[in-house]
Amino acid sequence: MPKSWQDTVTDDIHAGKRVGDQYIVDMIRDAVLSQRLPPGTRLPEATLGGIFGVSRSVVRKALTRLVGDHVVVQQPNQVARVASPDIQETKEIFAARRLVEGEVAALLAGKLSAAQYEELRQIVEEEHGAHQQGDEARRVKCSLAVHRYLADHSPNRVLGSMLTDLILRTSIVIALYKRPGMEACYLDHDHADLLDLLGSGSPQQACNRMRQHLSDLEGLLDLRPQEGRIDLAAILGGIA
Amino acid sequence: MPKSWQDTVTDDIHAGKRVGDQYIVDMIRDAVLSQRLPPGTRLPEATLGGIFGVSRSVVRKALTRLVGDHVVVQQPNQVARVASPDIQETKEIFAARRLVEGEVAALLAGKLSAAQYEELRQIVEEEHGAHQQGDEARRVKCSLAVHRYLADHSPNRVLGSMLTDLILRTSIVIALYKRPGMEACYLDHDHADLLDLLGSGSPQQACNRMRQHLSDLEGLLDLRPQEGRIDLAAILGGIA
DNA sequence: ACTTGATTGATTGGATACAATCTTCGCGTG
DNA sequence: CACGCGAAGATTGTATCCAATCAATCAAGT
Repeated sequence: MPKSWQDTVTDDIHAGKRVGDQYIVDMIRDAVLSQRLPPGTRLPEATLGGIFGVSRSVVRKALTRLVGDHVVVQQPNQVARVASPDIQETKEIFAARRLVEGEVAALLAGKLSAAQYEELRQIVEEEHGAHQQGDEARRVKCSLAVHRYLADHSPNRVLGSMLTDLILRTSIVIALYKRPGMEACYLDHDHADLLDLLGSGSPQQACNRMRQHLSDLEGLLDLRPQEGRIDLAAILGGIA
Repeated sequence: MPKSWQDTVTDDIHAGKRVGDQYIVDMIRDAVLSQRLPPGTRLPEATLGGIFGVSRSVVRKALTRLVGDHVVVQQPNQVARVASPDIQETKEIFAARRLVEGEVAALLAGKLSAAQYEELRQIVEEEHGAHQQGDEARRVKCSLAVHRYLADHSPNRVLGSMLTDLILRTSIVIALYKRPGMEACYLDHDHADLLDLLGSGSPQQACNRMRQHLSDLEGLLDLRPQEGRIDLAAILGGIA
């Protein structure tokens, strides 16, 4: 039973928050980002409505939006679920993200204000600290914050929102395919390097470093086609 | 009164089609692509429901999806409208599209099957013919078909669907900012060149040519920051 | 024991009703 | 004539209702 993430929701509700579809979308996105909602989790409309204290109408709008973001998948007359992309799609997501986030890094390189650079530096620093303390949850949060910062501050807002989506989808596939045991998905100096290049490197350098970082991250995943994971439904029933 | 595009809808309905949100999304997307629905057009839920013969529930879902695609904009408690991006966003859309479609072209270069190449060649040929006959509507349709073909056949489906969205948004901004008189937005040999490079060029060549093509296209627009015309058309009347 | 088939509960799809909000237009007033 | 003000209509936001469909269970037959 997924109980943990529901609690944070009810807390906010009792805090008197106005709950609309935007709020539900945000909560689910955040829960997916922080891996409290694993891929494949069922998301029945009535249940969500109960949790958030709204009717199915609002939930349905939220789910429709999440489907558009590829965060949730919904087949006709079936319960919505958190997406669980296959290996092929995972590789495509990483390739797309290399393209987009590489460009965003290039656009940002050398263009950060002192204040922005400092903000980023603090995030990277906190990430490092959290890692040394073994606070995995906080480290992941900071790691995400680094990339989200770039997405939010992309001079090209169109690319920025594309990147936001790709970051979300990346965290889904990481949850799916991360090697057991290797909790971390942590690449020690990557974010620090990136920070340097964003501060004083050329666009080309920043882009290349970002692409390398993302490739390394992908390399930490187990994307070998294993039999156990391939279900018959995918092969036989297929898409048809 | 926007009458023309509604007719094609009612025709399909009387043809016995099942109307769901997917159908409505497709119709509106197509109407936007072919510029039958100008930017800023009001899209009241009840009216659409009447046109398509469904209740607001279905229309609402369709509109929510279109908002996710940035084809429709919706502020709380206000009627949905066809998006009308400002000049800044227009430039960002083109920049993003250069990045994505350049990459798709690179991925496709030299990888097209003979049959695929032939399909593309026929589209380009028909486009050329339509242009010489002065059949502007058909030429635009073929021109779109070329780019959509690339999006649909991108080996990377994630990039492909991103490109599909960007093509849609591009046709919106073309409708908004095309220079009056210069109906065409036609670049004579671009698509033929592209076809050659996709067939026998290097990925890098195809990418560069695509990016150049898109820059040339952007260059045909009037993106000078003039206060007068966009705001009045987009904010006040929409369709007048 | 395994499969088949039917019944029941869970869940979604769509329509409708009502409340909340915005927009428009007319009317009075300075 | 400009401007505010208010009422009426238009439009969206949300909840709820019913039908359609799916899923799981369980019983019966082989």
